[in-house]
Amino acid sequence: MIEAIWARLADAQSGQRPKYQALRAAIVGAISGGDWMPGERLPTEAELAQLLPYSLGTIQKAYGELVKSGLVVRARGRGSFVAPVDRRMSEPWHCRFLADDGTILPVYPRLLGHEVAAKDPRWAGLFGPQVKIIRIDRTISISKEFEVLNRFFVANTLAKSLIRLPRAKVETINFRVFLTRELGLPISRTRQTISMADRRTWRRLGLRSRPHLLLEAIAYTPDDDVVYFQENYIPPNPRKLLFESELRF
Amino acid sequence: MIEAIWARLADAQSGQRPKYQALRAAIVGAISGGDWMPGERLPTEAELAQLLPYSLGTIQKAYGELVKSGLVVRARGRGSFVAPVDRRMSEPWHCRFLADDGTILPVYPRLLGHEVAAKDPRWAGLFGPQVKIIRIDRTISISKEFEVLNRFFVANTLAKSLIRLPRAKVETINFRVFLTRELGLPISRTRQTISMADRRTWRRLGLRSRPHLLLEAIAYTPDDDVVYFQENYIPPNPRKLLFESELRF
DNA sequence: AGCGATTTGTACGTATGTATG
DNA sequence: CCATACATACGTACAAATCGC
Repeated sequence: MIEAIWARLADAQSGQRPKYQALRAAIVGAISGGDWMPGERLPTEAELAQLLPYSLGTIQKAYGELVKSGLVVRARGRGSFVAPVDRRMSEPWHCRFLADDGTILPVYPRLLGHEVAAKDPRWAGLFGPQVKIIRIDRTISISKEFEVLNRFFVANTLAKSLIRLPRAKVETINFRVFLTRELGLPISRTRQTISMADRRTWRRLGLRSRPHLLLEAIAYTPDDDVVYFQENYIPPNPRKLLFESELRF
Repeated sequence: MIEAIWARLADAQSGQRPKYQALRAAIVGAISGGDWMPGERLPTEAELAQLLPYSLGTIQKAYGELVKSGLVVRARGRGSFVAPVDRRMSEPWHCRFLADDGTILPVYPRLLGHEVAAKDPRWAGLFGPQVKIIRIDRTISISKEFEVLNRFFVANTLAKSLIRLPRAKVETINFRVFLTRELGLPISRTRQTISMADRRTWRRLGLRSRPHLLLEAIAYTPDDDVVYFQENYIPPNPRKLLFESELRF
């Protein structure tokens, strides 16, 4: 239970920051790392205060922030729990379409391949200078109704661990979850834009039906480094594309 | 200086809630009521702790929340200040378009009018049965480049306080901010969808240019009650529509 | 239904660190 | 170097909700 914290805490505390922030980071790590699963009960304040060299107030502050960010839910007399998934924010699909009844349509990804991304002035701005960028292409069939073309751009170093995976896995994997869970790369913020893909682009990409929407997404670490960039070309379709955002009070 | 708080505080405290929340509400009131202007210096922690029957910790907690919500900025050794307007939180426009340089394009809203919304089976599901829904129509010119038609649906009771405002204010106001700040209606979650507006709809609404996008947004309280629902009809345009998810850490 | 143990929520008071002026 | 003021941290106390007996 509590062991999951120790190593992460030492790690988090090393970088000279307030105790409550280190503790918060350690708990986030334990949750996103899978040590503590959704619904699972977390240590009580008193437990932590006893087992860690932190006071009650410090622990409360850490827990308090986790509650506000939605990762933890607490109740008097019951305890603190990892928030169940459906109470959490945008589970990581950038591209979620709704059925008529409001449920999320199933997606069927298919891997097309990967290659070194063409030079683009945008890369320097996003990833920094002289970072080699790999592009991974997939098509994602939305409930077999229509297909979204997904182009995923990521630094060479990260791409390697993705590409090494067995094909079946690369096909279906959610990159964002993989990067968080496996590589310990937390993503704290995403920025998404929607626009009309311009004519030349969808011709160049060989897209069939006419005016495609372009959904771009950039994922950032807490330090505002870019983890990945992706483009989704969405053909005309009758479905609703979902975005959720959770705010501060 | 401090007088601005007193009356508001008594008011806020009446409703039996924690002191730190009452204090926060009172400060928000003083700011949005114009008593304390952007950039102005706020009382120090020690001052408040002396003048009010609150302890330092309580005051710190209230200030802390205001900082997180972006309404107040603080600096060691200097003091606490009402956040200058441009430093304030990503003002929660649902409809924000980006210029080529990544800045947000200015919006110019114009009020069209309001009326009782037509019956719609959706209302019962959203707002509950037998709630009278008012529709407020506005057009929002995006940087004078194109116009978005905004239809804002809200319960009769809330609509009243909106409609009572002077016209100039209703035109430019951000409803979401107003509901939060003035009516103390916290919005903790929004759900947005994008789809292609169907042909019949944009004909019915008298929209000129062809295939409009429909951006729908639902805002929820922390208890998952619906505060408002809105539709935005977006004509074809070359701009990027921005979504940000400010997440966990 | 009552009672006590547990656990979070709020509040207080104090102490020390650190950036500003 | 000193006073100011925010930032972090500790320890304590009590209220309020929950759960098991």
